[in-house]
Amino acid sequence: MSNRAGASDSDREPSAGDDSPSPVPEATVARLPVYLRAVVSEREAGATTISSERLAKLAGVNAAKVRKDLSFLGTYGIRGVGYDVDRLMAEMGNQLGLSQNWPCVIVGAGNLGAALANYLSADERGFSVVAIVDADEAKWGEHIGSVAVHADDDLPRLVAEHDIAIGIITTPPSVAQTVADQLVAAGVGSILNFAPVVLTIPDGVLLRNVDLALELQVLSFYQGRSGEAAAPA
Amino acid sequence: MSNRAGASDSDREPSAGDDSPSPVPEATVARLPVYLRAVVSEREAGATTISSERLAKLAGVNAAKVRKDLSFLGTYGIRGVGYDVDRLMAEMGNQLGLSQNWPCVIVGAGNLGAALANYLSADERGFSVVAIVDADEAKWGEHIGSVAVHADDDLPRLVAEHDIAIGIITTPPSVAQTVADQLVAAGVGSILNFAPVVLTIPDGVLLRNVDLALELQVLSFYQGRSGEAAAPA
DNA sequence: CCGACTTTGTGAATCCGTGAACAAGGCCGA
DNA sequence: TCGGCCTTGTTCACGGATTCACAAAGTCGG
Repeated sequence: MSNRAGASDSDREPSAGDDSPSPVPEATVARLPVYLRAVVSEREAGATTISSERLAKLAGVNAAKVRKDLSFLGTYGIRGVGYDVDRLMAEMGNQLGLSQNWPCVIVGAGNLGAALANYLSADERGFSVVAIVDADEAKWGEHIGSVAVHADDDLPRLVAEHDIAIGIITTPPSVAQTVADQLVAAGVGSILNFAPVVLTIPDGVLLRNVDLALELQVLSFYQGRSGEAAAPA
Repeated sequence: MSNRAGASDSDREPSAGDDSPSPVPEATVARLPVYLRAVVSEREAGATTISSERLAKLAGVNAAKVRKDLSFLGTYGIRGVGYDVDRLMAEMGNQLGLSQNWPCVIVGAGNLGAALANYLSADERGFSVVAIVDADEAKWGEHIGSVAVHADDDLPRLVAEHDIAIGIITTPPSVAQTVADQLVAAGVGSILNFAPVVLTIPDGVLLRNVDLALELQVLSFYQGRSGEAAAPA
């Protein structure tokens, strides 16, 4: 899948000074969330075990890949039976750090920021949006879901006060680098950037980019070839 | 890749029955939009040529990679000088299909749908949102930017009428597969899916996934390792 | 208790993407 | 015109990821 994918897509090999570099390949990490969702849904459907074949089908990948991926988490499968759903769920959630609760700040209270705030409050285990900041004074004090919009000057204080680990940038591209610098200075460990610019950040801070226009342009590239004859005006 | 990490990430090798499979590697395609943005900004700054070194710096990649990527577009560089900015821009825009204007439909008029509609109307060359549909009757007739929200029943008519090539799914996951089926039936060639589910679509239709929770979970994975000692509660 | 069947875990071959190094090619000053 | 200099285009080697195929290991019916 994520051929991309993924997408979707991102950047640098994360190598924040850990003595033993993560033995889990990057490509595998990107698939774990997909597996996790599949396993959760199977559990809700009443299953207690799941085979690599079935999991592969649900996740849209190859069965051998599933087995190899899961083998990186340690061996929790039972030959002839499959994987224990509860145990698999627990282990994957654990590895993904979802047993903790990561406080996040969203910078930029536009539509995209609001979408993320709602999305994370509603669905996602493991993350909570504790603050939203915006440069526009008119928005200060508004609420998105249950989270208040603060002044951008408050960013350092908010990060320190809530021990915020993850900063999410949903600002216009022109200010994204400045915001990133502020987030780094304030001490966040990871940044998820939605602004269509290439950010430079110091080593030791994790960065991941999501670029909406890029995804469309990739589609357009392939569409422009496959349907050459049937292309629109 | 997509990673490709990507970011985000997406899915399958697009191989819609073209006689000569695209000679441009997938990884390269994903970088073209980034190059294009860099080139545009250099042009606005007055540059008439750009070296692979400079472009690499702006795009955050290796210079050799830039040269190799650009060589897939044909050879437009001049040794000893660099690449002609205008020509490069034109060629990349062309390859990415941005010289055409792709009509898009957004399914799901929530915050995310609105964010995309605004984003595409404002910034992006090559795409125009010609319709938004939603299942919620209360939203019908509203406008997001200059685009009206239509009833979901109108989807087939809208697609046919406007020759819509790209469908963007910003609905809750529960209805995403249904929506995808409808889009395919209506005749779109590409789907950009923001719902956190694995969609199944027939061969010949391009699919790309953007999964917001996935990106966060990947960050969480690495954050959970690098800052083991300093991890929050 | 045993044999047939199922499913995992992994060894090995292959493919794709990356990055370094270098030769080919074109500009510019004298 | 000619030599020096700069930058591209490409070859090559390497590492990571994917996939196949199979042995190991466990279940279940008789």
